[in-house]
Amino acid sequence: MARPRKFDEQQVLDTARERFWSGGYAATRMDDIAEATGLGKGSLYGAFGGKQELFHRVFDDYCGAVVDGVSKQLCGGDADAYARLSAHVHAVAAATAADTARRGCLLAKGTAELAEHDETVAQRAHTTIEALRALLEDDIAACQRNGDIDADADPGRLAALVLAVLRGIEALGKAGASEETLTGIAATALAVLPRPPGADRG
Amino acid sequence: MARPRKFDEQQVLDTARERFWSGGYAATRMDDIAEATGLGKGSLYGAFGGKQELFHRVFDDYCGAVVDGVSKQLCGGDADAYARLSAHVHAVAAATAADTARRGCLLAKGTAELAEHDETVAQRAHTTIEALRALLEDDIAACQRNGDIDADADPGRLAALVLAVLRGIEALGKAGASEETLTGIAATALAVLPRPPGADRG
DNA sequence: CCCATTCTTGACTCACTCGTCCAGAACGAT
DNA sequence: ATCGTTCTGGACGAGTGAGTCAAGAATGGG
Repeated sequence: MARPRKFDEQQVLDTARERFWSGGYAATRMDDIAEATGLGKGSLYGAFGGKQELFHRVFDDYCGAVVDGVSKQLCGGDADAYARLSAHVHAVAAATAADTARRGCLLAKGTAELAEHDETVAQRAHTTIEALRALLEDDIAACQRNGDIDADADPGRLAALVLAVLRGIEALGKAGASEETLTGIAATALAVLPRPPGADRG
Repeated sequence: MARPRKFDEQQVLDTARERFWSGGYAATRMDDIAEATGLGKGSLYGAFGGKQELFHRVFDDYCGAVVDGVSKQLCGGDADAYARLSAHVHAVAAATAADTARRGCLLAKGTAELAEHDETVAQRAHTTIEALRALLEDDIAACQRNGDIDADADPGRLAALVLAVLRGIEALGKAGASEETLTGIAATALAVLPRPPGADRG
């Protein structure tokens, strides 16, 4: 009935994500996004409304993708729960260290720039970190059931601590901490988690 | 010989800090700063050069003030070293929770927004977190001498971990974590620090 | 008192960016 | 084929914000 779109919405969102991620919200121009995607501004505005709405879509997508990714890394049986936790913590450190462009995490960057003045961003950031905390808590509880972490510890509190360490790794990475520092933090964080009484600490 | 300045440079920097802190770099207008300080734009540009240089001054001042403040909180004799560490970690959590405006820390905000594209900011952020890590390391070493922390642990690595937790608390606070969560993280982080063999874990 | 020098004020320029608009193009239904 | 509808591309308008400039004001020295 009507002329079909020539572009793929998800592809445009991905490209826009790159731009917002590199430059931040304020410093990214809609003209850049138009040029990067090959779209005319009319199409861009027609499809997404405006800069703020486009960013909200991008941010929302990104947060969802982060939670999905972490979920894939952390969900599984009790026997491997500690291995998954360890792999995840090390993976975050490695990814942060490998991020030579120091763009960091869009969640952190967007939150830092906009949460104060944009309630939508603040809300989404909140639900995202809560989801991450819950994933960590589930995995830690599995570790406890499997005897890898002291069952007397509060898994919710440990999860919050690990989440803080992970977010801290991101923050320090953006501030230029060395790979050695970041991987050291990851290893130390795992090492200080409370083991069951009598367990070997190696 | 010449007409003297009517304004206090430090006061202008403090006011500019407030603006940059609230809005971020890109979203803060020089006109805002001019109005907030009562200066004409000519004076502003004459005294500080431009927006970027002004921000560098502000950021530099802020980083220095942060290191000074932490230094005051953490330096002292061995006997109180653990108390100072505990007080500091709890103070960061409390300050973050109390920051209802969610502006966070200018160090984190400025780094997130600018480190990628502004080498000066990146450098300053790096020296600052390294200074903070060193202060924590000194205090942790004091804790070890006093028998509050396991002397076998590497104080540098523990310091990096604590710093990551502190930066993580800031990040989570900006993302809307509750006061309970933040103070819980602080308490848990202190609780998991390794105690000397045989010491009471309470 | 006058002058050189530096500071102040705010209007001005210029480039830039968000968002709009419109003429034309591509499609399916009839 | 024709028509209504939706998409496209890019020119345009309006507003904004960084930085400049020139005329005037305040100061101490001669």
